Amino acid sequence: MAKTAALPAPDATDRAGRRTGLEREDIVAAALELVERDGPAALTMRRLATELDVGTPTIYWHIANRDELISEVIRLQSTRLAETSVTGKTAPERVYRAARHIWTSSIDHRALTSLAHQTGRSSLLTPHLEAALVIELEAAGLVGREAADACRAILTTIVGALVIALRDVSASPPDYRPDTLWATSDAPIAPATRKALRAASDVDALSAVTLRAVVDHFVPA
Amino acid sequence: MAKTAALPAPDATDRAGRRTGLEREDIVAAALELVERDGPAALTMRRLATELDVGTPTIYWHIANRDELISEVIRLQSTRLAETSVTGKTAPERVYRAARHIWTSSIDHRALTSLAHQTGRSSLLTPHLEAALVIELEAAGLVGREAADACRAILTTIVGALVIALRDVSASPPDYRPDTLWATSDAPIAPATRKALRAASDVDALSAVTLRAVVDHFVPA
DNA sequence: TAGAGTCCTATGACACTGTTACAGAGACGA
DNA sequence: TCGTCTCTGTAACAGTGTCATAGGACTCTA
Repeated sequence: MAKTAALPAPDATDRAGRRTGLEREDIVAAALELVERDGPAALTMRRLATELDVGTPTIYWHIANRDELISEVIRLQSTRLAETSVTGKTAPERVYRAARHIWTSSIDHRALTSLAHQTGRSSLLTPHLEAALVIELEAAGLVGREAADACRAILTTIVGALVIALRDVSASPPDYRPDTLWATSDAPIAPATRKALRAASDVDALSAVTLRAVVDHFVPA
Repeated sequence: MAKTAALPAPDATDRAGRRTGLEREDIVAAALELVERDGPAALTMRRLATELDVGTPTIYWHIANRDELISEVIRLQSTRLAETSVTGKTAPERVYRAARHIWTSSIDHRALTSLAHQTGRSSLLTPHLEAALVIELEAAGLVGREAADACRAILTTIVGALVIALRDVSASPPDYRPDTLWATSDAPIAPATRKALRAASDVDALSAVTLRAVVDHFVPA
């Protein structure tokens, strides 16, 4: 009842006269909003249904699975991340900026990123940003497999840093946090090193440094 | 009934005369075996209970949560990975080998590794291997924060490659696989590059190359 | 040997999840 | 007006983590 405002153009048809409303897109958009607002665990079919003021079977009419819904949500987010404008003078610098852009936008939407990682769909999240990265790689002189390998290596680095940055420290019991883990370790390590390992790390800065190293290795100056 | 063979030493006591059996360890070991055999999704409290020929509340007597169980399982696995013997002549080479060892052992037990990643507990899986890595880093001349940063950067690279390697391609619908994704992309990319991006990548080799690059950047020759 | 206390276990339930069978409502073409 | 197609609600199924409760089995004490 709450959705009557969204009547489609009456002549829009799909196949066999089936009306193509924007229902499906509405569902996906609502799911995306739900995840961004309350986290990945909040994406429940019932909760999404109540959010839309609808019964659960209605969702299943438009979308086959929860898996498909998740894929669709991530894909919608990926299109919203599409717009990119890479700056930088030198070619390696532009590659770095393009890669860094993937990092920052993933961090900015951490709930979506977590959802993508938890469900093994990280590849769906950043295709457009990857394309921008590849374009810069080609501008830097890499073609074919060289460009592909560089792209994948850079993505690997970003994904790894994302996993580190987004993992829930409070999920593991206190005894198992890196802090106490290094404190109780009997490894023969210098006190200064142990102290540095126990301290919280600036994942953002470290990711930037690592990313720079990988870019410098794969992209010729 | 099936567990009567595992009676503890009768004098082993914990506190207030409470017998310290090896029940808890048995449960964790069974859970670990279950995950390695049938995958992370198979780790269900009921299924674990039937595996042990026991009711579910029995498990909850020994272990508070499913979360705690998972943490314990991963920790048990981490102790089994403890044994390391790093070879290599130069210091950077030894660092690389130590890092590479984390990768190979994680791949060898991919079910456990997936479980750790899905639940955000990747830090619990490799503390001993990290310690070995740090020792080699110190032997290479890095101390304090330099060693810690290098360790974290290397771990980032490994984790990223693991996520890429372990994600389930069949989970996403065919239209969303990287193959077709790059095929349908309208990005201005050279055909050779596009072809290389569509092809399946050798994650293992690429991980090795990236790892080498990161190690070379952080460890002085 | 009898009683008391502690450790451990099973029965059964609660709330929640994804998913679907089924019965309809409403709009459309004939 | 009839029939068909598109869509939706009610209610249920099987499965999940978790726990309240009652009781068995064992050890220690009197």
